[in-house]
Amino acid sequence: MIIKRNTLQEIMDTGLILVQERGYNGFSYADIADAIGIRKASIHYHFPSKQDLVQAVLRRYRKEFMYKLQQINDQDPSGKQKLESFFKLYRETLENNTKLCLCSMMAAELNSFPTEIRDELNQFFKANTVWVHDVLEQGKSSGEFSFSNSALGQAKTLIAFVQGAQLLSRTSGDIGYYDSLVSGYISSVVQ
Amino acid sequence: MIIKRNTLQEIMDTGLILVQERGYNGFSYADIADAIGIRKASIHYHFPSKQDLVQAVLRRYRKEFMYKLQQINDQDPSGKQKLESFFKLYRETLENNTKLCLCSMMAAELNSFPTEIRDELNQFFKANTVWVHDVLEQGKSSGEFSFSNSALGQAKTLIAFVQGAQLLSRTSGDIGYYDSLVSGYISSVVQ
DNA sequence: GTCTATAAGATGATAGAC
DNA sequence: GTCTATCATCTTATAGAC
Repeated sequence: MIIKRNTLQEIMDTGLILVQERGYNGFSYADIADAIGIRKASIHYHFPSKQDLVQAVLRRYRKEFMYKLQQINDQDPSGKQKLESFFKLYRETLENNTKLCLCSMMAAELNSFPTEIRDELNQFFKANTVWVHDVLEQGKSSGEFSFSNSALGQAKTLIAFVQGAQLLSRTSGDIGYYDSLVSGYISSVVQ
Repeated sequence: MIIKRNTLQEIMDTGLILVQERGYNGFSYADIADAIGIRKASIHYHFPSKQDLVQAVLRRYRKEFMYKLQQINDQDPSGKQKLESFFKLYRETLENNTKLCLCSMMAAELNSFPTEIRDELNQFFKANTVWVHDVLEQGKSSGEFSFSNSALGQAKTLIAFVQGAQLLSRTSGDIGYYDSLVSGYISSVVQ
């Protein structure tokens, strides 16, 4: 059986990997073309400009991430388990060739982008914050969690923390750095 | 009186700004040349390759940052004031045209660099961690601070947090985001 | 949809005059 | 030390054949 290839998806898949590994200014259409065995012009057919491409990649990334957060809600009972699953999502990009969250990478290169992409990035971080906020608030009122902050303040802190943790862990070359940071954080929040 | 210009320093000054604003792959020798009114070839005289340049910038940045931390030690009495001064250092780069810490930017583009530069980045983060560790440990034993973590674990968490806070604050376009995160963090650590 | 061909410009870097 | 001139290569992007 012949499997029909979906060039558009392959381009986005490779584009995602390359931004996460090298950043927006660190790869070219030639890199994608080489990686999947097509010509540069074919990429321009699907995505006329490089910014069209990363914007599409970004939107898909955000949707898929939201779906994963929803899955955690559907499956995990305790607040602690939800947090652990959340940190596991960020761990998985590190595990996979020490990539960073797409949105951290693009946030670092923020000045390379127009408003629409900045908005997309903020929506990603905002949605992360809202999700964590819900988990923390529920855990605080049930007595599972304990922190002196407001739940919203603590949620914002957690998002900053996880982005920084990923960055430092990759730089150190040791994923154990991430694990150690995360387990310390969780134990400081959980009773 | 004629002030003798120091081209080498001007190149490094501009290089620092450009990496902080756009990242290593986001600027060129032409940008520096235009900014300070010389030719590209003159930059190559001082720094044969782009990596030579950023490595020199990085080393100077780290030294100056270490000096500033030493100054805080020399001046500030309480642990809380030391932490506030530390977070103020990271705030100043945001204030100044919403730049990021040089080392966060370069850590995001880690895969563009050879081992020597990665080592330099790790030394920066390590030195930050050691300094904060000292402050936290002293504050904990004196009863000024309170956290369930070890002082070292909490110090590593703080460094991850401040890097992420800078990134998110710049993305949001609101320095108040940084202030709110930091004051929340400090109040959660200080008794 | 994918290709070849090509353009216009940027990029990192070097040689050699002053 | 700084310049002009030049290089090979890469980059984003387009036109038009198949």
